[in-house]
Amino acid sequence: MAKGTITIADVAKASGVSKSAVSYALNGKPGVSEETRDKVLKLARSMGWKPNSAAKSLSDACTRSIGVVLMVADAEGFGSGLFAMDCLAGLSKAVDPRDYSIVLRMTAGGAAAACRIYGDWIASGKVDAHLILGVELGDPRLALFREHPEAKALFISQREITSGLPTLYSSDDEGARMVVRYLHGLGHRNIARIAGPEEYVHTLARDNATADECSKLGMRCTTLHGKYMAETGERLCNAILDFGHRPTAIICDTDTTAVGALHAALARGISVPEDFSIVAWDDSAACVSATPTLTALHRDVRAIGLKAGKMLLRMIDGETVGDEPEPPYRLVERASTGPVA
Amino acid sequence: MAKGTITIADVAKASGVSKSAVSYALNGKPGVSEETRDKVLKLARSMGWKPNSAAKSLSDACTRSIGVVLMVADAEGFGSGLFAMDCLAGLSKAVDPRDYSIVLRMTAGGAAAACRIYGDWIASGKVDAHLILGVELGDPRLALFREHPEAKALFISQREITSGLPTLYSSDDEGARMVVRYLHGLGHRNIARIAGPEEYVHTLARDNATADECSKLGMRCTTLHGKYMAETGERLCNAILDFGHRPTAIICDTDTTAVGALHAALARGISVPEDFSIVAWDDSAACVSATPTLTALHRDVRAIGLKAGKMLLRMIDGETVGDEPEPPYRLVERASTGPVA
DNA sequence: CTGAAAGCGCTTACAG
DNA sequence: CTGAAAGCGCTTACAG
Repeated sequence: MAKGTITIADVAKASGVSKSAVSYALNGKPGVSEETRDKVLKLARSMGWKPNSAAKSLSDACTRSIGVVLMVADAEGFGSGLFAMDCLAGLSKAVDPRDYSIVLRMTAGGAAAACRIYGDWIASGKVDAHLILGVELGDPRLALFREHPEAKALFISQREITSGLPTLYSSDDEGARMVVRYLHGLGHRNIARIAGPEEYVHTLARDNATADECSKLGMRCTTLHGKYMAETGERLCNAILDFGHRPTAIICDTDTTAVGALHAALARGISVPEDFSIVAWDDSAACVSATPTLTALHRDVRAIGLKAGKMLLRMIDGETVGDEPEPPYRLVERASTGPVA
Repeated sequence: MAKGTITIADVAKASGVSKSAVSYALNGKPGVSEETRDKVLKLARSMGWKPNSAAKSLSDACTRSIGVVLMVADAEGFGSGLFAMDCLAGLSKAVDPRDYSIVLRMTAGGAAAACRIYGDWIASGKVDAHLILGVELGDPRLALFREHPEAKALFISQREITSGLPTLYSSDDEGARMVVRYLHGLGHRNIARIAGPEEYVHTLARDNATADECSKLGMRCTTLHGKYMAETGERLCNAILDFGHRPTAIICDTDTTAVGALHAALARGISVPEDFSIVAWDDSAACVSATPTLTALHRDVRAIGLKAGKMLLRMIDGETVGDEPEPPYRLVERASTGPVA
């Protein structure tokens, strides 16, 4: 801390009362006359006093911070981290009014490294509550927080894998059904999906919901899995177009693969959306920049972060928080989808 | 802090020595026998002890955190914040090894709100050092940190406006010249620029450098200013194409306006890059998704954050840090630029 | 090498 | 209403 820092003792001396009187006055607690309180408050303000953060944390066992560790991809793909960013913006908005900050760590070491950091935070009392993103199947962080029920933690995840731990769960199931119904409404009966890697829990959730909704509506759906890369979208789209029952529409799990799929279709002289409709899962600038612009499933990530923040504050206040759903997806209709010819 | 938290006193009791001996042992300081040290270390580990973060900060006046306040746009444009995210990733990478965390706040209140937060941090000793981004002309944060030379702060900004304060300054000047020279090499002599808003300092820096380099090379350049929106790019590009000396190439200050300009040109039946070359300033997924893909000026934002982190650590160590340049831009050549017909 | 003590800046029962 | 005191968990001169 800087030399010049002024403490409660300085204020006490200046106002001629004891440190405890100053503390009571500053914290709006009873135990001081209004007169004294006024004098102290004015003096503290004019001296530029602010409570020392470490001292306050130590004495009241409250750090006023929320811990978040973000897993960054080694590959520096564009936009990786955009979800996280918006989520943090929402979180910040929720906790700001209570004077909470976010303590942030980023790691390229995956879930294991993240788990170590959360473990340190639990043991060192670095944060009052934890927010966990990007949970994987068999993620060690699940075990960590199960072993430490005293730690306040909220997962933003698929509900299926965090059972027993407070979770803000995704609406992927609902989102998948929404897209299928939308395409059904346009007359599509034979569709395909370029899904993400099968390791991701949300991939499976989407797979399931899509298959289920399709069967309900009497639709046919072929699903291929692959990485979130443009080339993958291109390759898988070609595979789908080459193969037997050519679908009239395709759903891509991310904007990147959607753009790849679009290029593949256009390169073959297939017109979009006249002959072939494309829906992207993650809305983004890339969806707007593409020609034609891509219809996409949009979610308000900031709203998710905001809700997470509110849930965390409730946990910090000692409330028991259960599972709650994310705000629903919204389908943004653009130029890449149309009725079946 | 949680009930079960174990402290140095617990370890002391368990190992039968004093608290100070435990502290010395744990911190690798002299003052304990090797035997005692070993015993204490083993015990501490097995008991799962970690130093309480607040207590440590209070006693050694070191918070092990770097403060960053991010200004978020009210408008939820895609990609806003991507720069910040990558920058934080680099920062995190730099400070992680020293066990530093990032304390993050986000505000929609602009520079004034950000300034208030930094001011609070200075007074409360919340962080050991501050990183400041998105500095504006007449930014109150400049005055704040000038008044508090004891606060360790690094600006990522244009060098021109932070004089006297440690700055990691942008290579916009150099970047602008690089693009001009590149276009010159392709034979372009009459170019245009769709620049960002004139309020931004980097806009002016780019304006200046572009004009200067053009004059050196005997080139002509028309510059129009506008917001970072696709419609703006479209509108300004149309204005430029309608007007007198039609240029053979255009430089857009951001990927968004570049995509808008591209649409405008294509809509008129102008072929890119045969008749008209386009360069985007900020490389992004949108540049890759566009058809044709956009040549862009790319900067390694993570490297910038990493360098900032290293500079901050040096400041924390008491070193005097001056101004240093960002890693240079790199021109990524794609399909939107070509030689003059 | 080791322990008792004071201190970091704040909060909060506890006596006057 | 007010002050002296103990405590949060750690570090660090200071005596033994």
